[in-house]
Amino acid sequence: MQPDFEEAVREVLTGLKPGDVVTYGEVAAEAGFPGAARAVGNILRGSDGLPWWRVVNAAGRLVPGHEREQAQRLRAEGIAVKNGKVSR
DNA sequence: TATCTGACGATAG
DNA sequence: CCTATCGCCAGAT
Repeated sequence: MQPDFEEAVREVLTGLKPGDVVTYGEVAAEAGFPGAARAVGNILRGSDGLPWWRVVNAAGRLVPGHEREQAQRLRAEGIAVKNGKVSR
């Protein structure tokens, strides 16, 4: 059966644990769709119930428009956020 | 099938 | 650090 992109991505995200941060590219690769980082962003944008705050871009930059919310959530999980970016 | 969009990525200036 | 441009992908129109 063919892999469903959205479903695979959802699995990866739901499998994340508190304190874990991944990039869109990592999620796409883990889901089995390397290079589909953009598509991953589209999913998070339209889907809900997923730990979107644990996903950042390759530069560690937070999600545009949700920096405040995301930074607060990440900090609550023990993740260091500096100037809108995640220290890794 | 063609075209556009976008919570991306990398590179260039 | 910033914007601009190109390449990539899945979904929508």
